[in-house]
Amino acid sequence: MSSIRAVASAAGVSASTVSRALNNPELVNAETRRRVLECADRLGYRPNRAARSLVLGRTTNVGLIVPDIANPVFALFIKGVEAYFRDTEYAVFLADTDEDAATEVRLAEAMVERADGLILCAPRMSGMRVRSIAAKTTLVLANRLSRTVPSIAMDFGPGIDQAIGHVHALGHRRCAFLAGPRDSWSNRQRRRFLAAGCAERGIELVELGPYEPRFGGGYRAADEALAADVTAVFAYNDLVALGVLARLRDRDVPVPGRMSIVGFDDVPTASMVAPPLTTVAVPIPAVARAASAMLLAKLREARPQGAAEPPPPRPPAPELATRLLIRSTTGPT
Amino acid sequence: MSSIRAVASAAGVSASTVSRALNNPELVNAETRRRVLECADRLGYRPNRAARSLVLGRTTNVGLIVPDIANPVFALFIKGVEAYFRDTEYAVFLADTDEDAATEVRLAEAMVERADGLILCAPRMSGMRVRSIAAKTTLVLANRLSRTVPSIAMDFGPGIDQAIGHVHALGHRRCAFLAGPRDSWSNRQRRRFLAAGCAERGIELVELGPYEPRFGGGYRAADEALAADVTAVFAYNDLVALGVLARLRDRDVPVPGRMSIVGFDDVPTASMVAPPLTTVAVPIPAVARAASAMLLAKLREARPQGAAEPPPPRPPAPELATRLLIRSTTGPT
DNA sequence: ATGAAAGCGCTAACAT
DNA sequence: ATGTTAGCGCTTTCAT
Repeated sequence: MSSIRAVASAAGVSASTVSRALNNPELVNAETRRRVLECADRLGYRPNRAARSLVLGRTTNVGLIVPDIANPVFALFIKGVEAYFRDTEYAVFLADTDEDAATEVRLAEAMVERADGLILCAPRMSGMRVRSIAAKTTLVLANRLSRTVPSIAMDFGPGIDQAIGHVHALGHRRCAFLAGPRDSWSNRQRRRFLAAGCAERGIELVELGPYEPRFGGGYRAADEALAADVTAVFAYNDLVALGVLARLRDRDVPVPGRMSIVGFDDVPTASMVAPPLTTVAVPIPAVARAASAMLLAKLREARPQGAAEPPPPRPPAPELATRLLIRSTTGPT
Repeated sequence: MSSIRAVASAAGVSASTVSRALNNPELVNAETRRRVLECADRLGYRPNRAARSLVLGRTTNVGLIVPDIANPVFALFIKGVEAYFRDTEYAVFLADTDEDAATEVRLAEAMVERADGLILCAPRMSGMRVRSIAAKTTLVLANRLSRTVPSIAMDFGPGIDQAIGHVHALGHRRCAFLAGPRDSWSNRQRRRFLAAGCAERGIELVELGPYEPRFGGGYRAADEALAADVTAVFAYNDLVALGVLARLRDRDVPVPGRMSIVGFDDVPTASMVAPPLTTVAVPIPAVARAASAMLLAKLREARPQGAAEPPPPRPPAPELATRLLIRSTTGPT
């Protein structure tokens, strides 16, 4: 592994000149620079990242923590973040917390040491914990809003409004919300918007659950929804909706004849099943881009140390709006 | 950020003693050590990784490259690798190549700089490229076998044998293989085993495709399979099988009445659709574990530099066997 | 425009 | 058992 000195002596200059030729081309004579670059290339020189990090005090890495890679929503989110940083000097560290709160914290701590900034998708982490991490690194929260920490989340309003309007128009007056994890930010959001919207339209909303936010959770939820005598359900997410659909099919309950189903997320599977799932699509790639851009901006803004951080602007972002996708699991009462 | 020297002076010892207390506890007096640890803890001391990497010449990171995170098979693989390294000193860097060969190479190069070793899932990369990467870092290939580079792949034999036996028993004598990407290692494997097995049992096998290894590819494949007048298809993977299933349903072709379908992979969706998919399940977690273990072993074996690498033992690994999952998309002719 | 020298935070001989 | 010293590869003053 050839070092900067090898290149320097090959080019007949000092190490500093090589460094400059590489990092501040304008500070070095064009011809010298050409020679240096040529030698570096010939020797296959790759700057040692550790040495560079040591002196610069930054790693040029960013961390990304998500609850569950196998969840298509997060998979898409990761892809978005990776794609965004692919064209920058940063590489991304990924960690999967297995939906476990303790792991979330452990991994976040581990990331802090290895990256200059962190995108955190940790729906269950306490606000206090989040702030403590924010104190140690440049942090951006995704899928969760905070007043103290820069954060990006989608706007549930439009999609849920549309869903309620749709279900109402089909004549449903008694519906259920199949809740996900009690303490998750997005469960609370979904519930809140749903409750408000239903109240407004005079739809009676009963809450069932919480259910595991997976296929199995929905499978169980289906029977309880039937027993609760509702004509439509809003599932916490598509996985749950898919479970409901499967269970109703197994019980020979017609969908949407006897029960309408609205999912959340628009995972790929939602459109592969029969009948394809009506669902509230979430703008994951947009969230990923926005969170990445926010982190990159914070990383790049050379804030003189100690200078106060400007409050992150939170413009209304239309690209972060959810929207209803009407497919075939919803029908008239 | 407090340095090792801050801890040293707080504990009234030298930096080396702190270093030793942390890294080689047995070399330091128990009482001294206690004091050092106490001070380190009190000061919130975190060793600077860059400095450590610089002197040690290792990063304590490993890289992981996969073609597509959104593919459930790889998602599971990633999870497996992450889980494995979670209990070690290593953190894992993830990169998604978007199924693109050029990106594969670029990312692999980027990883080499940041990690001590690499698990590469690059079905399309040329053998030459692979070897060139292997020359630069500790490399383990996953889902692909190589004679020169340590590699782990599942054993397609058992699952495919069972699938062919199953289809044969149901009376099918003319089947199709719905091929995936021509140049992918696993497509070649699947095809080869299928061809051999069918020949052995006197089943006529026609090859269709290649198709895009996604739902859409299968959607297209369905019509061609019907036209090819086969009674059963082996899809390249479950996504393709799911597409076939959906298309046949749209065309009111009974499954398995008129057409039997066998998938590959056993992705979660396979069991969520109706009828649930008969498929050859692949032991992804086992592959992930095996690849991770192999990499960790290579990383840990302190090979005196220049010493020849021992040929990696490749024991028959029963846990790497695929196996048929009979569900409901296969039936008698 | 370039070089010499110092130092980032840590570990590992080498002394004692 | 502990301290002293040198040095990992790089960037960045400070001279020239």
